[in-house]
Amino acid sequence: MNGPRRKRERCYLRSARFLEPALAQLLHYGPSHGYTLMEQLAEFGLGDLDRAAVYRALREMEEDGWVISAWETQETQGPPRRVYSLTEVGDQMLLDCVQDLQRVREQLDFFLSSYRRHMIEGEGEYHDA
Amino acid sequence: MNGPRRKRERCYLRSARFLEPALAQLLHYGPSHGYTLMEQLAEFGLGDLDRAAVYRALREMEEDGWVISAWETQETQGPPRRVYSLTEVGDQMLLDCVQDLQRVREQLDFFLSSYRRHMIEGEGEYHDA
DNA sequence: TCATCTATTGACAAAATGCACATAGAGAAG
DNA sequence: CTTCTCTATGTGCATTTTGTCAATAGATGA
Repeated sequence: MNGPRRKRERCYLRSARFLEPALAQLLHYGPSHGYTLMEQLAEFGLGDLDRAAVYRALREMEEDGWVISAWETQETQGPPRRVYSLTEVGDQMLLDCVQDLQRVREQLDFFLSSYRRHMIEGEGEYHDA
Repeated sequence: MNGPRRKRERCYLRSARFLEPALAQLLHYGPSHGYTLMEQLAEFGLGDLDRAAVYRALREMEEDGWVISAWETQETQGPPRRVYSLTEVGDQMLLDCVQDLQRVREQLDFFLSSYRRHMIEGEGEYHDA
């Protein structure tokens, strides 16, 4: 009950696991670069996450073939930007993720409705000794 | 595209994050022990996960006050078992988790319907260079 | 020249995860 | 009584993932 007071934010969909399909979906609208993508991630409830995490995810996605990147030196309002584009492979990987996430949604639904059912049935009590 | 061929199972809800509320919900039905809980986890789509992970999760949940445990030496078909019971605190923590997971569900819905909308609008193309 | 905004990256500690292995009681077969 | 299998819990450790902080750097304007 006391202990080292771990915070345990418990932010289920904030991991890289969800970051990848989220970035892929945004890139599906068209090529873009990390800084802008980061702002758009807020749409998906992924606001104020660590910048490094996003750039890292993009680089790993490139290693894995989801995206390709090129330096864009024109039209910047600052230093050169790395512009990412979704590949055909990435397009397919996004589809796979979407299907996985649909299953996750069903799992989640089952869990939540199971909880509700359990509560309505009146067994809503804890079982301390 | 090649690389060290990382498997990347991408199992969104298999982490300890989801293990905790799942175990708590099972314990809400009544006290139980790790080995049995492990089998019941399959209900929530958490089949064949690492045994160590489950025992670890239970011990950490005890540290955090979700559950308490006691050795049960009677009625075993083998070595003594550690029987876990949900505490009142754990009951409340489960409710908090359920509320978090409802928000996750909404986030997921938004992501998935956004994907579907995007596809239906006919922009379903990747943007390779 | 100094501050500020845009933009990307590196380095490293801390936490989470996966996997193999250790321990051990009960019961049945031989 | 030895061995095997099933039940049951746990340890140890390497690897992976995550979070945080700082470094770099061009453009713009005061």
